[in-house]
Amino acid sequence: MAHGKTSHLTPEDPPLFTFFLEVSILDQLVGTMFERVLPNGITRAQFGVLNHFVRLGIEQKAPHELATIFQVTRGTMTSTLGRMQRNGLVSIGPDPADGRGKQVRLTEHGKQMREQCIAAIRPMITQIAPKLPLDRMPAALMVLQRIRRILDDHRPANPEE
Amino acid sequence: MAHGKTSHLTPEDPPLFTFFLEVSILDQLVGTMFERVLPNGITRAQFGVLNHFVRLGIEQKAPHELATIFQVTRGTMTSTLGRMQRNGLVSIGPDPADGRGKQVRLTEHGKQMREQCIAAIRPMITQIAPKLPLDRMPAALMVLQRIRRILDDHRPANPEE
DNA sequence: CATATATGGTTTGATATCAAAGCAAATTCA
DNA sequence: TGAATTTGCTTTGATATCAAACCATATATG
Repeated sequence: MAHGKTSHLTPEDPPLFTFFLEVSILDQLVGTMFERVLPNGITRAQFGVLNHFVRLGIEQKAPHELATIFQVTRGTMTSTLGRMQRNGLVSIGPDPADGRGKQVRLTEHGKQMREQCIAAIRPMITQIAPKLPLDRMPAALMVLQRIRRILDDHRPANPEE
Repeated sequence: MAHGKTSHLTPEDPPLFTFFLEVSILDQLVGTMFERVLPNGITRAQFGVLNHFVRLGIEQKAPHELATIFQVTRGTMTSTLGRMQRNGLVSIGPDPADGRGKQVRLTEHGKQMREQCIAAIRPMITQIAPKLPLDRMPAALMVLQRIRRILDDHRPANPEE
């Protein structure tokens, strides 16, 4: 090992890889932490959908819009919504204005489940939040958002909403 | 924020959820962006292992150590390493010092594959890196690391290596 | 109008991931 | 020493995720 090649630690390696690895690990930790407390078989993806409707007071939304919002493929959203539909969390009907499209709506059960999720998450959050560097997080969030936008623009087919 | 803490959008909702959702989306974008350019069937998880060995000049490492480093369960690491072994990227042998343990080593093919991966990633990185806010990322990274450590300490059974 | 292209949704096959349960070896402790 | 606990690894079953291929409907183009 250690050929004279000075570039085996290429310039792109340390800073960016470290950053992206940290993002990945943090995402995993947050994901498992959430899913440990979420009720029944609710996953983070499903909670994301539930929460989106309630938070924004939205009545109905098309699957492809949800896919764009959460940055997953339509196939992934098909899978998640299908499961939520089977579990009675959402109802899915045709879009009267577009023969191809569909409309997703939260059911009563879905709304109740969202409240249950919030209640289940709360203790964990209140325990952890005080220890987080809340003052530094807005700046970090802006960096993350900026990077996201840049990567988004570089996708092969960036789904312009 | 004019309403204080009486809102039904509990104080834990907007700031933290937004932050964690952004982390999640960024992770997804980075993951798919990497896997689109990585050779063959190499995934980010597999590249992570390959890269770890080479970057740190490590000869062999136990599966449970790798699991701790990448913050995945041992079961997940079993799966990834098994696939890498079947594809000739690593060799896995018994740990002579511990009858339960195993030792993972990169094969020649694994080392070459890591170089291929780096080469495959480079164009994407060199195209994107100049547009990233590199000056702000170290600070953001420190925030991410700090949050990671906090969450880590709050795991039910935090795997103290 | 007719063909071509784009868009919305689904399906398939592969990988990663977790939790939980299980087995085997090592360590602790009574 | 012998039993209990811990640790390392695997297996199983579920979910999420992607890319690619596919169908149906919409829109654009000639």
